[in-house]
Amino acid sequence: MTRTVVMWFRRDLRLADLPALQAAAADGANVVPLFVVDPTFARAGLARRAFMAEALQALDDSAGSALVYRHGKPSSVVATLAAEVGASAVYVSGDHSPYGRARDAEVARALDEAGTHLVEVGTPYAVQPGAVVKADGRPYSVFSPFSRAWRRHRWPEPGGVPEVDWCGAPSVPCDGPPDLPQVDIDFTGAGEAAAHAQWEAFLPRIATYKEDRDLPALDATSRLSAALKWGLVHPRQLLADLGTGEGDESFATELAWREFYADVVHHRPRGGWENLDRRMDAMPVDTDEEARSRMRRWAAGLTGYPIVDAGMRQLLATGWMHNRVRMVVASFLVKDLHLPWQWGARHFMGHLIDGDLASNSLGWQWVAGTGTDAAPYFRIFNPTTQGRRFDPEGDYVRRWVPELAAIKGAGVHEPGLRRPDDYPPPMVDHRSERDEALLRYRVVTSGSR
DNA sequence: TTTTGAGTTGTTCGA
DNA sequence: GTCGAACAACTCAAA
Repeated sequence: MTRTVVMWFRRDLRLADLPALQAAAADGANVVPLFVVDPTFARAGLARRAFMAEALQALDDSAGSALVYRHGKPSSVVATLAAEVGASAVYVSGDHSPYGRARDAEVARALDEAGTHLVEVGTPYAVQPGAVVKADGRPYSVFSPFSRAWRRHRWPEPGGVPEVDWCGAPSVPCDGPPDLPQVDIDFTGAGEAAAHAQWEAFLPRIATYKEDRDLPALDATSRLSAALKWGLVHPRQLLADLGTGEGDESFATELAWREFYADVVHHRPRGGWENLDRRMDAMPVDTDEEARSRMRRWAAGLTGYPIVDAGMRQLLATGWMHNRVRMVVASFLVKDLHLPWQWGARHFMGHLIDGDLASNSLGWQWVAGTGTDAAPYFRIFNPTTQGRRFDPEGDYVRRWVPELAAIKGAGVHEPGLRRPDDYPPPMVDHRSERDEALLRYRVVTSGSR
């Protein structure tokens, strides 16, 4: 009798270099590819769900259209399917998010009761979260030492595409694919092949990555954040392709950040929505109706600070924002508008195609000074200075804020300049809000009043 | 246990 | 215009 196993895809939507799939193929002659449309997806933004739906379509195409969709709560749906097809095991790649861990524990219990089991092989990270530890066995809380230890850690070479006997749709009953939300965004191919093509196109330009990655007007970043989020490519593949130039090193460091934040959330899952540094809970933030109105102006890209507005509009229009600009808009929300970083993080999660709890929340905590590093209270971005420095020609701003299209050069960043009637004046005065932020910070520093 | 050096991404001010 | 110092004090990591 032929053995059957289930390969349950979640956030590793690829066939190449997927240890869980290799293990599934080695274990059973027949592999049922499964994707569960979890009701909790409704909480994710439309853009991310649209990206996911496209990536799933690509996965289905490369798996001989055998992908089985089931809608419902994973703990019941997975066990039901496993029983239906008589699977001896359900293979998954690790999901280390707080929700993913709780879900998988529940699914594992349900499968055990049904006489089969959940087999977790591999993770979406080069090094499994929790595996990099200090000499005393405790986790790192500072990036640089983590990064050094992480680089010393070895990871396997990328694997290929295994020979798989797909056994799913149409002989196994299916629900439909997830709804494809109607969003007006061109993802330029949300799939495994497209991600590899994107990487191949980026690699020749990596030599200038170190400096140019900070200039949002250029297309100098890899743009692989969503591909990494959805596992269209594994970071160890990227690491294996890197050379030794300073651009390559710089890129590896960015991957290390992704691994570091996953590690932090692995050890401290509550850091997803709570201050890691609980002393910062005493920091006063505004949450009244007036604050909510400030929030809406920020979210809509109507702050009157061109680089901030450009970033917020790029996010709404494309589901992605350049990293440098993410820091600028985040600093503006926290330090100029005095709003809780969680509000900004929630907005990002609602719109980013690459939205990932660990990277997003801890990135916000870094800006807010509530995170893992010693937060220098003086790290307050000046949106005008940042604009001049990182968008020196003003091209990025003009691309996303058409009201300013007629203003030439770096002049677009100047708040004092006469502006068209349809573009708002600065909603706050950066200089005074900077002082206000410093004042509020002083409330939580020991020793001073 | 103690000590030492370091800590992604900044801004402002005054010489 | 350029440059270096100041902006606090603390915690972490490792010797």
